[in-house]
Amino acid sequence: MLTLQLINENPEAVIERLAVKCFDGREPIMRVVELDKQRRAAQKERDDNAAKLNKMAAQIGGLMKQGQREEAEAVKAQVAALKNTNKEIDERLKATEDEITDILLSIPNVPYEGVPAGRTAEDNVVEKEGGPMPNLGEDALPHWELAKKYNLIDFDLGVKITGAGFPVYIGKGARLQRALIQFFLDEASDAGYVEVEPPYVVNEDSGRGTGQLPDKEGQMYHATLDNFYLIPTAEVPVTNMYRDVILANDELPKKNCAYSACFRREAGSYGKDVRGLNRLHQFDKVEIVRIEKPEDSYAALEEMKDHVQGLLEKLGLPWHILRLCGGDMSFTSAITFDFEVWSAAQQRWLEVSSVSNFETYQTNRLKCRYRGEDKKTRLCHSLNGSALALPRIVAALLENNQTPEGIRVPECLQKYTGFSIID
RNA sequence: GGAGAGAUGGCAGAGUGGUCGAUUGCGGCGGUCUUGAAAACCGUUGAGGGUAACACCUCCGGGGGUUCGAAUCCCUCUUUCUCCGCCA
Repeated sequence: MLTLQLINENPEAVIERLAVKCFDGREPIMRVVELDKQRRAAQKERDDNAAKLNKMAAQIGGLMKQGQREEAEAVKAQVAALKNTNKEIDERLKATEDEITDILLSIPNVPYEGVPAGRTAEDNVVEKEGGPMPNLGEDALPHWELAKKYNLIDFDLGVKITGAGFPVYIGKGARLQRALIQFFLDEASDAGYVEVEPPYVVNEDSGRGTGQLPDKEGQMYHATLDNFYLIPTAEVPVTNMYRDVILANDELPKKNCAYSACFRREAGSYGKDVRGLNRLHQFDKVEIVRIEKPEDSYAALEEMKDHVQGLLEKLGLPWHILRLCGGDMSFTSAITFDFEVWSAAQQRWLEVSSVSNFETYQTNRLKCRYRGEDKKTRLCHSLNGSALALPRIVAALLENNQTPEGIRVPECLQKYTGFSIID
């Protein structure tokens, strides 16, 4: 959530920038400013009363020691009244604070400079592109046909065991999954990201910390008996490692990578979007997460983009980078770049990575801070990106690399797969 | 799953109803001394809110309660350790 400081400093500027996200912030922002004034006044009143109460309690202590019982009783009578007023103020204060938090949670992050205005994916801007465009014949097969032909993935078996969206990878298909995971992790480690193996199940506090709760509740699988949530991405457990911590100045930046299975309910999806590997309830992903000083975060973002681009080039896939417009960006992000690969048989772009800077939007809720050289604590910036999500990469690899002899495995994966062709 | 013991500042570890936001040690920072360093000595050293700056308020695992007053008493949750049981 946005910080009160940012809003109080210049509410008009915040409102203006929120418009880029097609969000009309005037009413909530002004309401927050007003409520915060009320909050401060109430807090002041409460504190003053508490100071009086503390003095009286000390006074009673002194009188008791000296055996002046009657005088002590007289002071006690005064205390009772004051305590009642404070109880009322406390309730008012709590209500005000709750309302402020509720409103703050409903206001998206403000977009960074350079985020194009726009409402939908149509308005995203292609920033950069590369990789060889494949030239497949008329008889090119989509990946779900190829998966069947070479017995790599059994979608029906997954339906039997669990349901739609839970494929079973078999033989070389399973081996390819493992190879990609290992390739991505090794590349991230080489780039200085410290590997983490996190829990796949998190508690409510963690869900709240990264903003999945309360608003994306329906997108996560919920183990109600223990009130745990299956992670939709490793971002959740990894970023929550930094919840409620104050990092030393020289500990930053923090760079982590993690492989995890990801679980998403994907309620409301249908049609060609969910065909084959295009959208699954369970999939594999390697995520990179960074905690940075504010002044370094945009350089870090560029590094992350370069890293992802490097992976796609090694895999030999045709890719492009989209600079997302305000309306298509996620609620919590200040700027987002999507990476898509060209799926030759489906004739469409598939999103395989999303790299974002959240600035202080996540860390404010997480209370992730660092101590600057001046000894003051400040909020860190958080960033994350997929590097990479497997299913659509697999889809593109299978489709783009199909030949009459079989499916060619990219050079960079062969030491992990142990084979160079799927036939 | 059963029984017992804990959870205090960066770490270790006192404190069991009345200036305790917390003794002390280690570590960190500043200084004295030294050519420099070490040692020794002196000082300083948690977080949040609030203020122009002070004042002031809150926080001793989380939440609730008792009391004029709680780190200290009660309830509850979480968690760690030990023993038993079960087990990949």
